[in-house]
Amino acid sequence: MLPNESNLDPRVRRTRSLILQSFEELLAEKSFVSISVQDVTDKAQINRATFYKHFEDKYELLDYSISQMFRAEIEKRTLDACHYTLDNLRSLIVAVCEFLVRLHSDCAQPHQQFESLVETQIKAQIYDLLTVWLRQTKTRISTEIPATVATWAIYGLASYWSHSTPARAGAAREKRPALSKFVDEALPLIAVNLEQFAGSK
Amino acid sequence: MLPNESNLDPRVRRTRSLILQSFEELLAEKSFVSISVQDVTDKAQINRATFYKHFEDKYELLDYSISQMFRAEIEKRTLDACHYTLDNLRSLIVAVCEFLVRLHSDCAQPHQQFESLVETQIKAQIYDLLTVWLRQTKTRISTEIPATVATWAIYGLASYWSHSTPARAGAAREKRPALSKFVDEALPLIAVNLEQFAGSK
DNA sequence: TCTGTTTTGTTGCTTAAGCAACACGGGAGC
DNA sequence: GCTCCCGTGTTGCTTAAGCAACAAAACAGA
Repeated sequence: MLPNESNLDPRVRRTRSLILQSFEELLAEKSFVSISVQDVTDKAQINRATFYKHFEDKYELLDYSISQMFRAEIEKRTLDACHYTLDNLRSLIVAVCEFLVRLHSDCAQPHQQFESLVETQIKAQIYDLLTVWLRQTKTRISTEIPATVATWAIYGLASYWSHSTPARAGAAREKRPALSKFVDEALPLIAVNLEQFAGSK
Repeated sequence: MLPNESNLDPRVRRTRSLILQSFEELLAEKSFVSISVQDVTDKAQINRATFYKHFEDKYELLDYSISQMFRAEIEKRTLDACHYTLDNLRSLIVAVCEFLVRLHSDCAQPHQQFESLVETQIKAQIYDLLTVWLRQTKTRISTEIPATVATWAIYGLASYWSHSTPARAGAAREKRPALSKFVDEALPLIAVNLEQFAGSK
């Protein structure tokens, strides 16, 4: 989205990272709705006007922040710049699950608005990644439909799993199932629509 | 020396602190003589030209850095903005001793040049502080001579004490004497020339 | 000694950040 | 209704930081 980080004026890199850092620290303290642009710029020790030279408003900041964090998660597992395999698909699902869990534990009180903004960003990233993977295969099959299905399914699973710790009140506290078992079970349901893209394997 | 930190352009505060921080980190790695301005600006991620807008050269940076650190030590013990008493004098001596010990443990290899630059700065600060203390008493006695004597004596003691851990080779490793005992012993020799300024006590 | 390399200060011009002030809108409380 | 307050975007002008290029000095090694 924004020009690729490096080859960028050092001042820009610095203030962006100051904004990002302050914002993420604030998210750990209070809900997204209650965070004002002033809060962010105060903590970052930059001028409020400077903020608006980088972001439209706090919503765009949230989008950017979530994207960056998720992208880091993906790069950490070197899932960017690789291709479609069952193992990589599995890693992707695990990544989304762990990302959401971390997000929920790091952020003070996620409201539905916050959740839905996050969802939009993450799904876009998953979709892009899957598209890159599927396009690398020489097949001329259209990727839109399978990628869409897989994207929604993956996010849905991860969301379900990441929320399944505090069970509904009254009932016995149902522990979140172990991630690996959960993914083992779910993986085939996702892979079935993508197998036509499986390459050499 | 420099305008008092606050009420200052945020950009200036930021780059100064970046420079300071990088410099102190570098001092922990290599000797002062081997640190170049480029090293500092690289680590601080600022432009080299910007450095020269704040400091003449690395020597002025060292002066400033040492002053800041020592001033922090003084303010931590609230020795600024107080007056002359035996207790405060004792605290001052302890402060200088502990400061030098910390400096020696934090810095990679102190050369004699480094040491002498440090000495100049610290003594200037001690002298200024003592002068403020002594001037607060209503006496019209001149402060220059007593303050000078006390300054040199205090620094000399602290330097001696802070270097007395690794004893000369061959001899039994003489442990650095406990600071409080050392100061107890030395304090009267310093105080004797300042007692005429003692106030109500 | 000559030579290439590195570091040092310095300069003019470009660009980003700071600042103060403004109009706007949405509550909160009377 | 009415203020008062607070957060939001936006603007023109000021100031600091970035950059590339330069000459001069320091230095290391044939």
